[in-house]
Amino acid sequence: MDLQDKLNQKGLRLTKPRQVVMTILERATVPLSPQAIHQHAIENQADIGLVSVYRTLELLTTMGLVRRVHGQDSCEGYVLASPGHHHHLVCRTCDRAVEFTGTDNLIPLLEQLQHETGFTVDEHLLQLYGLCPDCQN
Amino acid sequence: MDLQDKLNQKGLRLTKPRQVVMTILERATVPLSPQAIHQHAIENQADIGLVSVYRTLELLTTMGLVRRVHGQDSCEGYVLASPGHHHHLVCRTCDRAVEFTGTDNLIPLLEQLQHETGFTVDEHLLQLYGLCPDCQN
DNA sequence: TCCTTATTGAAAAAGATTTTCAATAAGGAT
DNA sequence: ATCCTTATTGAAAATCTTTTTCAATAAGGA
Repeated sequence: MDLQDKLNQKGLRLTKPRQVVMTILERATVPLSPQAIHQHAIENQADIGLVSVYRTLELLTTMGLVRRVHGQDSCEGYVLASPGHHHHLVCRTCDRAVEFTGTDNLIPLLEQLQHETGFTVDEHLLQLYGLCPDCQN
Repeated sequence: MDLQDKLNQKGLRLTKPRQVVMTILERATVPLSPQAIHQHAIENQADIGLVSVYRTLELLTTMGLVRRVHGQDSCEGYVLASPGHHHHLVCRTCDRAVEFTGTDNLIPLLEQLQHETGFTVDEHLLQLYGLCPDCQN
């Protein structure tokens, strides 16, 4: 099911800004801020408003197609979400990001914590930072 | 070594805003935004400026005494940090946060990723979300 | 108590995000 | 193909949030 269908199914419409933002995120290799996405759009002769970028990101995020990525201090930007549960490994130098899944390793930690704290744990945010092969020199 | 000494050691001074922010964070049970901290200060008859709250949070963060906590979508606020590397488990309903250490569980995952991606990994951000005992009903 | 200078608070500047609203255009119905 | 309804857009304004600037203040060593 493509974006068109996913939107129509909810009574929403596939519009130029939505197509453009989606395409930019599909091609991106690093997390992009709303401003950066807007910039990319303009450079690609797609004349969409910054406001629509914000609105589209919010929509795509609630639809689970896009995910927000955080840094330790700042909020970095948005990346395309591949299906299922996953996380990002971001290069500190060039901001390139790769996605990974498979956090079975965390399960013992989660169980131990639930036991110790009495909290139930149902979601987690895991992001790794390092250097990509190109930036290691 | 108390805050006074830690600051003086670096040629910095213990001032009213710094004391106040520190005290508020020491008493807090949930992550607080700069605005929230400022509000608390005013309610406690401590007349400090919002600007100083920002400056103090930045200072305390670089000193490792305070840590920034993130939500999935927004950047939530600041909490007191215990020394060393650790993470947070945040209640989705009441925002209460508990700290935990012990991320040995992550090491196999990190090693596997370094191998698969060619990235080196040297930092990570891990936050868990769930429900605290009180909010489970 | 004095002196140096780190720090403060208020205002202004700079940025980021949200709201408002008339004009536009998606896409189901005809 | 064409209409019609209404979701969506873009621009401007409003609203926050965060950072800078700078003269006045006050920490804390001498």
